[in-house]
Amino acid sequence: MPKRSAPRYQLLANELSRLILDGTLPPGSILPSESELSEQHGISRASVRAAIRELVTAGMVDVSQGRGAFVRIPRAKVRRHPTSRYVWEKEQAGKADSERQETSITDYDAGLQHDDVEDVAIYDTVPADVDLATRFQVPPGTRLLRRRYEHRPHLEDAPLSLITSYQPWDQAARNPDLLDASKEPWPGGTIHQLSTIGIEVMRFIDEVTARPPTIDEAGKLNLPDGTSVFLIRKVAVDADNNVVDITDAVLPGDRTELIYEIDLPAWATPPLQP
Amino acid sequence: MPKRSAPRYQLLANELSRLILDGTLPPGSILPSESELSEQHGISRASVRAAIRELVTAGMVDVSQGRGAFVRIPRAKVRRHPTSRYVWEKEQAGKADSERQETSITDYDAGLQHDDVEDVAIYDTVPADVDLATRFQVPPGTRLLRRRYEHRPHLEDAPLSLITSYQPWDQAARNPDLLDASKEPWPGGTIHQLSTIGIEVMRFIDEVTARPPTIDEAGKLNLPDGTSVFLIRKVAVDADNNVVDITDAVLPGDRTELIYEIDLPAWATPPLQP
DNA sequence: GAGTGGTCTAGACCACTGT
DNA sequence: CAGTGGTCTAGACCACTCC
Repeated sequence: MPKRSAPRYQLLANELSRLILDGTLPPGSILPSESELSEQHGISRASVRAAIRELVTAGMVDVSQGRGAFVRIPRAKVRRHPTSRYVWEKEQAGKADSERQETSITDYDAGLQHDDVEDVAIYDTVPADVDLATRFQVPPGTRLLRRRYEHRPHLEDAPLSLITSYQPWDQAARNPDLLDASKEPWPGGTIHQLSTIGIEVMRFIDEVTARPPTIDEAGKLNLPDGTSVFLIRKVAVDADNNVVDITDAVLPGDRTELIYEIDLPAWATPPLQP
Repeated sequence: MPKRSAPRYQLLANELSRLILDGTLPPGSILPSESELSEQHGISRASVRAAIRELVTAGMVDVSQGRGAFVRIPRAKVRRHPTSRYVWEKEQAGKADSERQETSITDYDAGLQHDDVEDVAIYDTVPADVDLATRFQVPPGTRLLRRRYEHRPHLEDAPLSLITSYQPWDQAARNPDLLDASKEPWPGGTIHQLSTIGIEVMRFIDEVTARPPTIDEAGKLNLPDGTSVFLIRKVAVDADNNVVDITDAVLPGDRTELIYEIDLPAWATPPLQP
């Protein structure tokens, strides 16, 4: 026997979804108002709203009070290349100041930090929680230097990333400039700044997860409903396998594409053609 | 002057959220029923439902018809190490069958494919769309071999990943076994299977994005509301920089952690201690 | 001021889960 | 069967946008 019919709001959501996907309602176009849909389909306004909520959650529609509901225009993705970016950043940091290119780290489009304008840098110290203490191999409660940034591509835009970086306070204190937001060694970047205290970063480990945004993050990153955030925990390791820096980056899920490149060692003997 | 008060459903959502975060409502515990909350707070049931929907979208609560609303128990994350996995897989694939370890690719916990049970393998051919055609550098419409899999950690569980892999049909046809799900060369894995047609994979490029799940994906991956999926496009490149395989993997955002390791070349001269 | 979406109510019936 | 969440209605008022 046939399935019981789907709920009315679901039927309407499906119908609108179809109209969007087949181009009848192109990106940027406005949906009929809630009262129109309610009349046309003979269902209550609450049901219409439930249908539209489905579409918002699915990322197909944006709604704006007093104006209407619009088919979402996909936002351009920012492509980030952590692999090549890290290699490039270390190369740059290794050069003497004199021969370092004019192009700052800011101009290299691929990385996680210093994309363009950086504002709201807050420095403070926090006691290590269990998680961070384990990573740094220090007792819980050890004093950590915490630095927070927001990065935005242009002055008017919403920030593209929220960055929080941690390192043991005792380590950072070997160069007092690292403790002061206004004296931070230029150019920025974990690798160069750690080099000022005699540390060479040999490896980064990026741990990538996704989760729904907190209220705060949704506001700051200007996230539409239904989108989630990337959380990248970037662990910097030195030649002795000590963790020397941990940086958490929160990125908007709908505007970010992460590209990792993995080179594989060549085989001693190439495979035979069949 | 003070802000206008937040809507009632928002106030209730905040209050419940606080109770969850401070442990008064521990993970797994049941929330008061909608009618109870409605009475206790003197608001309509619709407002209570709006409050609970907020919590569901934030990933804090799961609701189940006929039973109640429960504080969500965070699901264990599956850690995937594409970097080391790819290197290991190529190493294994390079060994002669005789010296290959008993441990199959299945047992290596880190990768994207062949985690455990693999079912629903569907093979077919599709014409290349513009995107895929560009990647493979073939004319749009060129015939591609498409292989689809679902992977699940145990027979009863929901699948952990939905995999779709593409390669030019002409390329795959050099080994007819690749065209037949029942004869697919063992062990699995892109690298080994491509080696049977004389191709050595030299590089993988992982392109990682996140988006809301389609209805289909939400069902198959058993995703709670509000969670999104990872989409990993894994591009395999040979020594001549030809793209030889493209694999799209859809992973549940709430149960996946991706770990990429980036080794950096050493500096010629180590940094000086200050 | 007209029209939009946002909040809210009171009440009804249905579908599912447990006992 | 009682109790839960899921769907739905009809109507009201508010807040915002745009003309």
